[in-house]
Amino acid sequence: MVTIEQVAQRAGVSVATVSRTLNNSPAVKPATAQRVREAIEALRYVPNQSARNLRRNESRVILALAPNFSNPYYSHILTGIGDRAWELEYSVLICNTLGHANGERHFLKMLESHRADGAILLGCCQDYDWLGRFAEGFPIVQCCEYVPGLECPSVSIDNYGAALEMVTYLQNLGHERIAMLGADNQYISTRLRREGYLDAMAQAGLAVSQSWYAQADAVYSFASGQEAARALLAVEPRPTAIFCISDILALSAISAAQELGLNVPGDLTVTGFDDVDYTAMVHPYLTTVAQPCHEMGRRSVELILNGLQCGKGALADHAFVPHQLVERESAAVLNPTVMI
Amino acid sequence: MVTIEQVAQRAGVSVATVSRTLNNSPAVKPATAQRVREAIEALRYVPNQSARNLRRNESRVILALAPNFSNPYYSHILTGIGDRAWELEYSVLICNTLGHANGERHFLKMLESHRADGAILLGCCQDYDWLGRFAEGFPIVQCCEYVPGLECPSVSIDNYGAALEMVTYLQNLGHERIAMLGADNQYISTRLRREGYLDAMAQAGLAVSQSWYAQADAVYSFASGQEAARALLAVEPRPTAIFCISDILALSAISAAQELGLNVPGDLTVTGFDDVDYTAMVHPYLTTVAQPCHEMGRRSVELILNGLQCGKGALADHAFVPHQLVERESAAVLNPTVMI
DNA sequence: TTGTATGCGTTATCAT
DNA sequence: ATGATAACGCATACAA
Repeated sequence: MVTIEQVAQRAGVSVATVSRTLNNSPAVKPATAQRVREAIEALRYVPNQSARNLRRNESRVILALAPNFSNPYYSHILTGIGDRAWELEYSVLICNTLGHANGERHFLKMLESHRADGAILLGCCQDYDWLGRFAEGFPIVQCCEYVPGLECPSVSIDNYGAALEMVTYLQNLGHERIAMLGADNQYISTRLRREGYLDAMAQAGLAVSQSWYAQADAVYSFASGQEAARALLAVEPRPTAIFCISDILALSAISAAQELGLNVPGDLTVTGFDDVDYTAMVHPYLTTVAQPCHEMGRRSVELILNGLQCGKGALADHAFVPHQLVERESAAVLNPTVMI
Repeated sequence: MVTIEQVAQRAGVSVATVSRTLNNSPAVKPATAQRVREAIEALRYVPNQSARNLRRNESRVILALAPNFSNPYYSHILTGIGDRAWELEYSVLICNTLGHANGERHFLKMLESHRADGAILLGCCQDYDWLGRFAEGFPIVQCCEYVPGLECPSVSIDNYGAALEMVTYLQNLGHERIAMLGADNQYISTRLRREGYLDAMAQAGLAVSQSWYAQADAVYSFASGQEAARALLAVEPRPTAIFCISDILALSAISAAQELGLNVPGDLTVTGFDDVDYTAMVHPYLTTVAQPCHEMGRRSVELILNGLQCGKGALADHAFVPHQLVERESAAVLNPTVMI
């Protein structure tokens, strides 16, 4: 391994001058800098990051914790995180939290051991009570989800507003028997979308039946969605629309409908949430709420760096990014014959 | 920040003893170790990784370079990498190479600057001529793809064999006019699957028409796949089956077929490759070749560590993992009426 | 503008 | 079984 000392020798200067050149200090004479650079080139010298980190007391690494990055929703956000981090010369350490017991402890260690400078948490659950302890000591931002009342910046769409908008949209299409397919987890988004649904129904003066609500499992698995959707479709009179809180669940609802010989959207309207990749690959293309995943990732990185500089907590508030209702094929004007 | 020194003071021992305790040295008396551990606990001491890395000359970080980890195929492999790394107490630094110009230079730096101990490359192209330079200096393994003739371990399925198997399977279903939907890239898998296809046809004594081969773009995008599939379906007489080299492309072929009012598999058989998540969510469920993605990721990590210990290059050969042809709905016995 | 010297927090060598 | 101390490679305060 070639060190800064060897470069100094070859360039005929001191290590301090090499270091200064490396860090673009204006205090080094151009001619000298040139000599140093040549030595660096000749020796193929690359600064040792471990040493630099120790000295500077930083790692230039951002931790990203995601429940499961095989989920396209998360993977797009992670891509945004990675892209922005790259631009800012940071690296991203990605950890799947799902399936790793006490990922919390590990997470803690990463920050405390100076392996990472800050952390972005995707999919924070409301029971992340331990989060507060770290949020005051390290730059942490919550992305997509957040723990209400926690002193920790976050970025997400307005889940309540988006749900309200979508359900209102369905009502304008003529639907009144609108069911909802949620999930059995503690995400704030799950709760807010449910509230948006309920308020939209209330505002329209529409009564909602208990049986119009069903839940998939915590991770929105396709199979659990199918099962829940089947229950919804067995209700009499059958709902004419199903508002799903994820695209996968919408796909599962469509699948369940087709099993029953129902046509979507002819006999049943189905809407998704997130607008992940495969929403426009097979018919019916999904009508859904698009989230600016990539942008959310980028924003999260900005917030981390902000916390890093301003001594964290500077802007410990929610950054809301715009969502968009995208109309495709899976939702249609209520077919009167189904109205019965 | 609390350091090893403070722990030593509190426990009434020297830093050496604390360090030994930390590293489970048998040379420390149980009673002493206990005192040290209590001090660590009381002070909430966490070892500084930067210092440790500098001293030990390692980072316990593995670099994973993927063209695009929003691709479920890659993301599953990355999950496997992450899982195995976690077990071995390594962290994984994931970088998207696509869209980042000179990702190569950056990659180089990561290893040379001791930011990472080794690297796993997903989606190596055949024009990665620079790879060899690093492969002899650092532990590097190629996953999924590999550069032929390169002195660098790799893990992948037998792409040639899998293609041969699938096309033979289609022939056994009665198909003779079998088209192929490939991609315009330099992946070895692309080439080997093409060869497997051609050999299967030759072995069956089936002539293949030039017009039976079409290419999607380099990244297997859905839109480009649709376009290529349309060309294939315009050929007279129309192929009765399309062998696609990715599931997305299979989906795009099905989509193109449906545009023409063709039923899959009634009027046209379509097969995919990889067996990613959404192959069994919408009908027709895809008949495809499943790859043990998670396992491939895990194996890659093993190989890296192996290189780390044995002074690399120890086993610079290809590790082939088993694939599996999974029969679902998109491929069926040739319908005689289509035979015309 | 450049050089000298110190310290960042560990681990490991050599004593004891 | 434990302690003192010298690296590890770099950045910077202070001198010159």
